[in-house]
Amino acid sequence: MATLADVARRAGVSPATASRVINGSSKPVADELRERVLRAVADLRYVPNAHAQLLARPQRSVVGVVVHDVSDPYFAEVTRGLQRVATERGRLLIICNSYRDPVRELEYVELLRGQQVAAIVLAGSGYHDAAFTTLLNEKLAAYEATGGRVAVIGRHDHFGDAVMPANATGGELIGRELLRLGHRRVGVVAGPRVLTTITDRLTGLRRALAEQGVELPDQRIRYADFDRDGGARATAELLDTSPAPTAIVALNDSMAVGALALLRARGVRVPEDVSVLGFDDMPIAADVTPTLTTVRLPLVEMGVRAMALALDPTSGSPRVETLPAELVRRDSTGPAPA
Amino acid sequence: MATLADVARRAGVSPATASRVINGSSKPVADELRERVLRAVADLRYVPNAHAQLLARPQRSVVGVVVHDVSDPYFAEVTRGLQRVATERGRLLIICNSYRDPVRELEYVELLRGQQVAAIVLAGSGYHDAAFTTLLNEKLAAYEATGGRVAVIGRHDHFGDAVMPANATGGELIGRELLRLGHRRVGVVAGPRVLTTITDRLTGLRRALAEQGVELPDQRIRYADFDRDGGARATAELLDTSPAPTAIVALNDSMAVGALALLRARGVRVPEDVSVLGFDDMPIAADVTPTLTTVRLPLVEMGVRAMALALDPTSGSPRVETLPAELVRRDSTGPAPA
DNA sequence: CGCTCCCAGGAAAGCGCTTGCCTGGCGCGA
DNA sequence: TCGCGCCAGGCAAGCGCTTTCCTGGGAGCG
Repeated sequence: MATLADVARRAGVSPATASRVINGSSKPVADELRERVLRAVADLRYVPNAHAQLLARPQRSVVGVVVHDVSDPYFAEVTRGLQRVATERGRLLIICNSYRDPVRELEYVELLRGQQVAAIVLAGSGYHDAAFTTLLNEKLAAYEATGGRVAVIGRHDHFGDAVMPANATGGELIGRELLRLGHRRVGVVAGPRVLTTITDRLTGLRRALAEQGVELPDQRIRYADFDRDGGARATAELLDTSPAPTAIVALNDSMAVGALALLRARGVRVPEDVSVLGFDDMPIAADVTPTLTTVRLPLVEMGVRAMALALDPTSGSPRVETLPAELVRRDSTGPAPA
Repeated sequence: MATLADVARRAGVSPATASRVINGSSKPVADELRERVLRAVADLRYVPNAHAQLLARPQRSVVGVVVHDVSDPYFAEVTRGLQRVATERGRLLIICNSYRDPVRELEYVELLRGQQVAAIVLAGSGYHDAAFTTLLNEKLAAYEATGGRVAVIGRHDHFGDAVMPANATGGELIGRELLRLGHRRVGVVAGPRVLTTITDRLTGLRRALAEQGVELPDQRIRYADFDRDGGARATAELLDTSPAPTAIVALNDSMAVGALALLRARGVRVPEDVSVLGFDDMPIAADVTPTLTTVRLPLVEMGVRAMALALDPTSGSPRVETLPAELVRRDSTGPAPA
């Protein structure tokens, strides 16, 4: 690897001059020397060692993002928003997947801290685990104490800046819609029990139903993996309870798609026999059959806001932005069968 | 930010000793000192400055990935494969989105080079642009000259290690299937013209059709954005040609989904009136209605192989692995209408 | 009791870069 | 002609860490 010294030698100047030319320093340099340095850079295919640069001039221009799983459409959308803002502001993004493993999440935070990133964005639900939360908060606090910025998306973990989707409200929207359609036996396909997002959505749903005296007994809630297959499996279990629910609420769209697939396989008509609702309004929701009634979350916008929070110098106390949820009615829901 | 020196001071030892304790160096250190250092680390919440470490002991443990767009399911799957292997081997992954912009791609390669990453993986089609290709190759060559490893997925750009999906073969599979079903008027929803992947798939398709004397005139090929909406738009155009095609081949599944949506909106029955085929076999392909006939590419496997290539010390000449394509018959295709 | 050997721990160099400070040479004015 | 000021360019320190090399002291042996 060519170093600055190599360039300087080849151009017949001092490293200081070479550095100034390369960085476009304000200090003037004679055209001829500049020319020579530039040529040397090109000849040697010199690329500055970012580590050395960052050591000498600690300026943080990289932003780290820790995500549950970018392959998940939910995070794909959020990440798109994060990227957009980061790019606009000339920041490089480092994306890390924790795969919903709190330990790995912690490790990544540590790692990003070591990389001296300008900001850390944590995207994705928090966990019901006090010990973990404490640990995470300590690490984040230590990082912020050194001037790093932290923003979280969709988790209560952290006391600092946050962007929160209205999960509970979304749950309520679903509950009201269900009541409006006359459903009183509701089955829930929930995601992993440990995620706070699940609890929030469930709480909202339960609250809305309770207003009309409809209960949500435990055996009608099935916890499953947050993906298509998990949704299918949980739905199968719900169908086998008796009396079977007339509506199935999946707490994200991937699981809802799984539910739809299973119902089709079993010859159950949607929405005539059973209504199905999702959550998130992922792009696929409009392309499955029947199209999926769901709660829209402004995913890209969440990413945009979070990155803005992370990049803008903090103006005052922790800022929490709550983004609205909105019911999107499509063809997978209908009146409860008589 | 606490530094090693701070830790050493607090523990009453030299930085050298502190460093040895922290890195678990083989050099023995008295238990008491070790103890003191560890406590100081904890008290100070010390995290080593990765840049300084990397400067002092240039060891490359990070792998950089430049991808067209992680939000695209195709790349989401590939990335999953990359991640898996990287994680197994204890490597951190830095994911960068070029958003199909060759210039940004170049910038990211440069940037990763500066970050002294152990390897760079380029995922995604190359471009029909000789100048760009030359530039890219130069940069990659310079990087490899310094001991970096490069692997590419699905592009002919580079002369080094590569994982190639059988794009042309996939095109042929589609062509043969079409002929088998009696289609002779075939419309193609192609992606961006500049991508080599598109050309490859098209070439295979054309070759297969030509074997039975079926032509693919230019006006039956529509270039569009590589996403759902692009697919819908291109399909609309194809429908308006006359005579309209009896089969529509979308060169990726996202566009195929768009095609399906548009056909439904126009009241065209699939597959009775028009057959639709996709490419890639993304997860959604089995969940749309009708389920999508497509060509399966082993996306995750491609990521796995590429990361293996990138991480394993090169054994001999450039290794190119071609992964097979496979036709997946589903409900969106049927015999050509009479 | 004195010597050597060995080992724990510290001093210091150096990784590649930036930048404050200094120097030497030039141009200008008196 | 001499002296001053100014500015381009170089010197060197220092960013935080690792690691080689060295030192001093204790243990073991004669």
